[in-house]
Amino acid sequence: MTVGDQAPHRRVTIRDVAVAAGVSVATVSKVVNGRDGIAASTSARVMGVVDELGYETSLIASSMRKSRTQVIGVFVAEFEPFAQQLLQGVSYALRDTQYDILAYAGSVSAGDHAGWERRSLSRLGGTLVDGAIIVTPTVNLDETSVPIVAIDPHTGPTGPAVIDTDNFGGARMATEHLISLGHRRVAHLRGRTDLVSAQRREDGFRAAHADAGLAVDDTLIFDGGYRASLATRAIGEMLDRDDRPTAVFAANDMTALEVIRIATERGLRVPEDLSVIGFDDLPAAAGNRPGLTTIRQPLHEMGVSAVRLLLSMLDGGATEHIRMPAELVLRDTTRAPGASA
Amino acid sequence: MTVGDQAPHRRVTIRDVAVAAGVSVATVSKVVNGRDGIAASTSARVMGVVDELGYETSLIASSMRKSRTQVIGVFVAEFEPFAQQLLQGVSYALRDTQYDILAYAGSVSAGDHAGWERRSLSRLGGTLVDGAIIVTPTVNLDETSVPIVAIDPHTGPTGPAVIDTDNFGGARMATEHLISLGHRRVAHLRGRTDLVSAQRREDGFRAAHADAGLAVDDTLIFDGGYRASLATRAIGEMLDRDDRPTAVFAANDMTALEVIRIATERGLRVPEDLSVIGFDDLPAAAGNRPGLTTIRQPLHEMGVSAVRLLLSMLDGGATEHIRMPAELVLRDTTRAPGASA
DNA sequence: CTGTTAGCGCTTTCAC
DNA sequence: GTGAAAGCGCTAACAG
Repeated sequence: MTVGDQAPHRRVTIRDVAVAAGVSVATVSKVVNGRDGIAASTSARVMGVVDELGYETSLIASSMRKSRTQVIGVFVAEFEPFAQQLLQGVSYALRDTQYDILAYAGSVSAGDHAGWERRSLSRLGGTLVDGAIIVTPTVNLDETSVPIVAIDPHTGPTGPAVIDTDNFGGARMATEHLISLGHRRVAHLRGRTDLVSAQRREDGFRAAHADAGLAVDDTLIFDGGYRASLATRAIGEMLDRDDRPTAVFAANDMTALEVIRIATERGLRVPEDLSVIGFDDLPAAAGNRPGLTTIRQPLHEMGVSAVRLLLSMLDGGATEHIRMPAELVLRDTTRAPGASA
Repeated sequence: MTVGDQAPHRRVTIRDVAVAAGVSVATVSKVVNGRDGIAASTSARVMGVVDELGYETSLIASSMRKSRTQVIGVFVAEFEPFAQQLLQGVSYALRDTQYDILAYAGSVSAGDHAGWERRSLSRLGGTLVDGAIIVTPTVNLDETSVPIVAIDPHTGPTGPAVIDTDNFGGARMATEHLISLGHRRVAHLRGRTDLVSAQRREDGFRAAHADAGLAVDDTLIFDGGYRASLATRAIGEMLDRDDRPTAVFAANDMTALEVIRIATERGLRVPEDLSVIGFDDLPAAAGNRPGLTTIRQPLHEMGVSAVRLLLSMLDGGATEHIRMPAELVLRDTTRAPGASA
C-alpha cells in the first residue's frame, strides 16, 4: 500500500481555473456553461485557462445543482447478451443527440439481487441521469423521480411506459411451426415461472396446441428458469425419457442452446433426432452450429424505440406502451420428425 | 406505503430519514454506513425508517465525500460489438466482488469525438469511480486521478497498465494461412492507419510475405479504416480490378464482412472465387453465413484480465502489460484458389 | 453515543 | 459584468 499516497494527480477543479484566470469561481462557471452577461475578454481568458489546464466540469458535482445532465441511464441487472443487444440499439439511437449514455449494472454484488432496478434508480436517478431505460425489471416502478421506460418488464405492462414483444404470439408461432412440421410430442422448457413473459410463452405454447386440436402433455413441460445452468437437470430428464419428445420449444435461446448441448452429449442429432426452437434470437443463435431456429425479438429496434419514447417524454410527451412483433427465424434446428438422414 | 405522499416524487434524502427518525443527519449517515458508536436501539429505529421510506444513499452525493465508491468505470467510445464483448468479460469478472459496473459512452454527441477518454475520465474519475477500464483509447492517458487499465490502446502499450493482443503475430498468422492455401495475390484491407494496432497488422501481413519469400504488391493494399462504411469504396475498387486478388486479409471483422457483402453483390462466391479472413472474432463472424474465418482476440478473457489487474492495482499492486495470444479460427471463408466447385 | 460544523465541486440567485 | 453566498446530499472530524 505504499504506492502513490502522495495524491499525485488531483483533478483540476473549477477553483484552479478561477485562480489561474484571476476571476471568481462563479464567473468560470458562467463561461463554461455559456451563460451570457460575461465580457468577451474575460470569457476568452477563462477559456484559454480551461484549455491549458485541461479542465472538464465534473459531471457529479454539476449534477447536484443542475436539473439536466444530458445523460440517459440504462439500468440492467447484468451485461448479458440480451441486454447488450438492447444497449446497442439505445446507443445507435442516441448517436446524434446531445445525450451521453451511462449504463449501470447494479446487482453485481451478490446478496440483494432483487430490487436492483429500484436501487439503481435511487442511487443515480434524479441526479445523474435525466431519464432511464430499465431492462427487464422485475418489480413495479412507479413514483420515480425521472421519466423511465421499461423494456420487456417481467411483471407485465404495468408501468407507465413500456416496450415489449408479443410473447404470446411468438410462442404460439414457434409451437405452430413445430406442429406443422408434423411433431406431435413437443416439450416446452419454461422460463422463470414468476415472470409474465414466461407465462405468456407457455400460454402461447398451449394455444397452438389447442388451435391444432392437440392436447398438451403436461409431463412434457419442464422448468428451465431462462438460464442454461438452471435448465441442465430438467433437460436431462426430458431427454432420458423412454417416450422422448421429438421437438422442444425452449423459452429462450440460452436454454435452447443448452438443450442442443445436452442432446449432442447424449448422442442425439439435432435436428434429425430432435427439433429445437428458441426465443430471442441472440447473436449466439445465429452463431451456433447448427444455426438455432428461433423467435426473434427485435432487440435493436426495441432499444431505438425506448430512446425515442424516453426522449419524447423528456420533452413533455405522454407515456406509451409499444408492443413489438415477434418473428419466426428459420435456421437449421427444426425439421419433420423421423426424417432421419 | 403511505409515507410522504404529499410530496410529488422527490427522491427521499438522508434528511427525510433523519427527521422521521428524530435524529441528526449525521447519525443516519453513520447507521447507514455501518459505522460504530451508535446505540443499538437508535440504529434499529433508523433502519426501520430507512426501510419504510425506501431510502437509498445517493451514489453521487456520497461519492463527493467518500474516496471509495465501489464502482468500476468502463469507458468506451461507443457500445459496439467489440466493446460489448469486453464488457461481458468485465461483468463476469466483477460478479462476485463488491463492485458495481458503470459503463459510460461519452462521445455520443458528435463534434469532439476525439479525446472522449480524457473527457469521460475527467467527468467521472476520481469521484464516481474507484478505477477505470478504458476500451481502445486513442490518446495517452497518464496523470490520471484513479488507477486505469487500457484495453488494446490504439497508441500502443505506452500507458502504465495495458491489456492487448498480439496484433503482429495474429496478422502474420492470417496471411500465412492464406499463403499456405496457395494464394499468391492476397490483398490487405488496412485499419485506421493512425492507430498502432492497424500498423502492427499491416506489418504482420508484410512479414508473412517476407517469410514465404513473396513480394508484397503495394497496389493490393487498401484502406478500410476499421469501419464497414469507410471500406465500401476501397473494396469496390479492389474487386473491380482485372487482376483481382484471390484472397484478402481485412484488418477487422466488420470490414471483412463488408468484403463478403460487396463480393456477393458482384456475383463472386466466397470462398470459391475469393477467400476472406478477418480479425477479432466478433459474434458476427460466427453468425455470418458462410462463417467468417478470422483471427481471434480473446475479448472475454481480456475483460477478465483487465478487472483482475485493476483490482490488484486498487489494492496497491503494480501496473502490468499483458499481451494476449491471437488465434486462428477456421470457418468457411478461406480455401485454395481456383478450387471452384 | 449523538449532534454540530465543515466542506466535496459546482451552479445560481442576488447584491455590488 | 462580476463576485459573494447559499446550498445540492452526503460524510468526516470534532465537540459535547
